[in-house]
Amino acid sequence: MVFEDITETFKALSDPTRQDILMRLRRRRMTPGKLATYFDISKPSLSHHLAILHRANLIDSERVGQKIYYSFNATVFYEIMNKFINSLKK
Amino acid sequence: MVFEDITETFKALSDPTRQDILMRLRRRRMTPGKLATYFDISKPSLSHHLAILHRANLIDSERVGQKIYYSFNATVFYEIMNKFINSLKK
DNA sequence: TTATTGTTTAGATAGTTGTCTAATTATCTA
DNA sequence: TAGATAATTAGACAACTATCTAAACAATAA
Repeated sequence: MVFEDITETFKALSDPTRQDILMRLRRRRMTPGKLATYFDISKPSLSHHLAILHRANLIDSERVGQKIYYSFNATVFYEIMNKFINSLKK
Repeated sequence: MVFEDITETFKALSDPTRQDILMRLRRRRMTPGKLATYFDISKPSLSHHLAILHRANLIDSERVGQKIYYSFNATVFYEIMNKFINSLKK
């Protein structure tokens, strides 16, 4: 039994920087530029982390002009968590 | 904000082999020797995965003679999951 | 003690990941 | 179109991870 998307989700969640990004986005959407002010890493590194979170469907993105707003996707997060927890209960 | 133990938990969960190990252990405890019959990896590799799960407190171990029985620790699993989920809700 | 079974540790190696700088793409404004 | 701003992509590199074989450790039985 393999859980492709669950593995991707857990991998995305298993980095402190990405956990912190989710914390920052859990209340309000934010651009990479704004997010970068909270982290001591380069913008390309931050962009890399956002791409991983996005690929795992943990965040959504919306472009507004030059800016891209990222937001936490709680629905997908809970769906995947429940999927794994339920598979443990069976 | 950093979540040391949560990171260790997610890292432990982010490997398909380890997810599969937890599935195998969720109903009944099992020895590495027995577990090995279900996986196409060497026993040292399996032992390595068990050590990672054990360090993350996702499984418990009990030696009985020559054998060591590993079992899924659901309590710790749910505690850590809830800790992360609650920190997202705040 | 010696042999057997069960498991882990040691050491090596290929593949993956997080980071950086430099370059590129996308959008807006003058 | 040119210049400025926002963000990503490309390429390189060090650190980490999963895997293997061989060796070592632990417990039991002859």
